[in-house]
Amino acid sequence: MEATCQCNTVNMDKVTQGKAVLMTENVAGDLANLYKVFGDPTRVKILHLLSVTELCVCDIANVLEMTQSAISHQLRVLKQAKLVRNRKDGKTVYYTLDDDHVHTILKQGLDHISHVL
Amino acid sequence: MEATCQCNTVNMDKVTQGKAVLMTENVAGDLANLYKVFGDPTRVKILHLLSVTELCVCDIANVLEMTQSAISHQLRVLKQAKLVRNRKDGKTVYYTLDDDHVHTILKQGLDHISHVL
DNA sequence: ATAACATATGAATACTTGTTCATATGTTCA
DNA sequence: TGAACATATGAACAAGTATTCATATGTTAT
Repeated sequence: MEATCQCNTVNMDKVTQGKAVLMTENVAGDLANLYKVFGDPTRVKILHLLSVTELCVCDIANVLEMTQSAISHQLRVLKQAKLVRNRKDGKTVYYTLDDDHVHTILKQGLDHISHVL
Repeated sequence: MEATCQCNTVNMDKVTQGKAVLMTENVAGDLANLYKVFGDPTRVKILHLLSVTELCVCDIANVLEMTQSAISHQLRVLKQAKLVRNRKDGKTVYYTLDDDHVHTILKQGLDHISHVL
């Protein structure tokens, strides 16, 4: 976590400029944690499904053919990241996207991977 | 990786609709892998730095106060994801962002975390 | 060619994380 | 109240990953 490299190529102007621009540890950490939430196939699928329609835990489990427990764990992660929201109707809990950024981030991601192929 | 949940709440219409919309394993995997690349503080910092100016490996190491090796490993990941590009000038290798999606994804991410605070 | 240097890479380790299994919480209806 | 059900949660294990250390590759100048 320390020890600067010892090259002579270092352009001190660029380095000081870079240090000025550099994200704080907190911002970089928060941002990385946000993207990390997108960084799992199951969660990406869930987010994409929820971008189409509201669904309950059980529905999602059936669509993805995964256990209720696995889905519930993932929904908790998504909720902590404020990417999804839920409403309770009796026993069942319905989930929706919480945020417009989700649409944009998903769209840009899809654009990127299709552009790269 | 199997076993559907056995609720009765299942709305068959929504489930079949969901299955129709569901991403393929490949797309979800590629997309998740892309976001995973953004899901590390070091890489986020590097991407953000490169969104300001072109930098060589050594410069980046100095700005982040990390070893040349660590940075080089991360740059390889970024390059494989087609997020950065490099040009060689003698011994030194300069890196730049490869793609406009990077800007947008970073911006949306920043918007999201600042909106959430 | 050789020395000096900038970057890349491989193996190893410590750490994180997604799923499963078992069980807890909370809600509805009889 | 109690049974049935939908969801949530905790512990544990397997699989993936970021950094370090040592070293390899490739470039420049003498």
